[in-house]
Amino acid sequence: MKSAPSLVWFRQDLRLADNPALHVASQRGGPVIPVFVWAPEEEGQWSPGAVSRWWLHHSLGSLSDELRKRKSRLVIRMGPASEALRSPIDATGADAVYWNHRYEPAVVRRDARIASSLTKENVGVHTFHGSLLFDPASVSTREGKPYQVFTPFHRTCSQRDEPGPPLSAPKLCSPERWPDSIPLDDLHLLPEIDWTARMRDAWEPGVAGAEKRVDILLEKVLTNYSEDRDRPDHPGTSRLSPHLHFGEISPRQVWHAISEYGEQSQSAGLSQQADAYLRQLVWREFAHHLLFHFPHTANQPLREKHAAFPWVKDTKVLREWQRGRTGDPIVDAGMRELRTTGWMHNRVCMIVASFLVKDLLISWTEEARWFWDTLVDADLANNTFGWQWAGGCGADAAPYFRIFNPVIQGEKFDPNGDYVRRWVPELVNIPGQWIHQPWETPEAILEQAGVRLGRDYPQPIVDRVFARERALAALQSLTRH
DNA sequence: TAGCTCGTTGGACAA
DNA sequence: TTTGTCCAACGAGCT
Repeated sequence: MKSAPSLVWFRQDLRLADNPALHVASQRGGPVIPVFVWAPEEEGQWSPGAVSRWWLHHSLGSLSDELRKRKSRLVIRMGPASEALRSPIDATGADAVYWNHRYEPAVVRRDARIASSLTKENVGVHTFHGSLLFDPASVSTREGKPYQVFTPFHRTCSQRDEPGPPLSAPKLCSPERWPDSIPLDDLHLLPEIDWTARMRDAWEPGVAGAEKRVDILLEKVLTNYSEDRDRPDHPGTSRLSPHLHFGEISPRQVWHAISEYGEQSQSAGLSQQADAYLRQLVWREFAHHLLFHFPHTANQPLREKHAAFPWVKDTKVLREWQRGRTGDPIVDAGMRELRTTGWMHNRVCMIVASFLVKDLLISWTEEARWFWDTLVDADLANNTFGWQWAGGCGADAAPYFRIFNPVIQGEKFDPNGDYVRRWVPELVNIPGQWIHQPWETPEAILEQAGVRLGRDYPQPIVDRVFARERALAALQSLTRH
């Protein structure tokens, strides 16, 4: 007898290959009905922002095309998710739903509710860990507690068996009658006023775009990864984060592509570069591990005493930071790159984050919110981890006196100022020697470059020495609690 | 259990 | 110009 149809609920796993939920569902031999449900209100205050929605629209389009090539379809429905899943089950007589886990607290709770109600109705629920290398619940210290420090977490992960080989895209059997679907455009994920031209230049959402990034990573980026990944003026990073976030490629696929490359290369140097990249994938695991075990950290500091931090409320200054008009060139370059492309280089992320939190004393939660709305790779686990790290209240045992100096950081990681010139065109004619501190630049050089501070480019909005001392004092006030 | 070691990404200052 | 040393909190995680 032929198996009953199964639903495969696509979420942040918008791919056919190495998709455990899809793979196992297809192995039953019965018809498989791929479903996507748009239910942003169920993600609480962290529903996708405008830039994420733009990406999602194109990624869903790409998934839908891939399914059509295989004589299947993507059934698109509006939430609530429980109802959106219910009606195709009723329409087709499906007896099971398959999905891959997500780890955001609101989604975890929602999924648990849905799983429980489906089970009560005798619909089978089968869930998988398709977007992480390790089930976060399965990694713990010897005392059985979740890790809070990366190095021991990494050590434990490294002692595990290598992730298994990626699964190939399965053959899909179609149902006799497809359930109703709405057109992708009816989700209204694209902005009404099209500001996405630069985004389209910078990114190709979808599986094909993800695969191209992996090719570039292997062919070019990896050869000097550990040095160049810190250089915003070089194309030295993988740029895989949005593709990984939407699950257009799985970490396991990336892991295998990189580790095979490392093994095949004859040079010890290249194999080291491969290891450096794989370590970054484990950072991604660590961020998810932390959010899974400490779900309050999306909104509250992991370190409790930081709740008493004397943050400053200053919407005017916050706005200057958001617009890239702080007067610190590398900060402004980063913030403008973000607004233009939906992405910011990791090193620059740390610089702008440190600037907001330490120099301006504005809370990391303001930062998290702004980045959430503007990033193509907005990911609750990675964002939460990153901002808490920058705020000094997260899983990092850094000394409290670690405060980034944007000038030194700029000189170190953008030594010729090419990155600044790309994003802050008003400084394009300032020589590299001066570009990271225009306020110190001799008047004659400024004049030659056609820059008058305060008119063409802002004066610094904060005095560095004052800011550093104020931040240290604020951090020290916590230790007295 | 108690003690020990160590911690992704830094900066200021001296030599 | 570069390199080394200090800062000196504090808690996770291991032995």
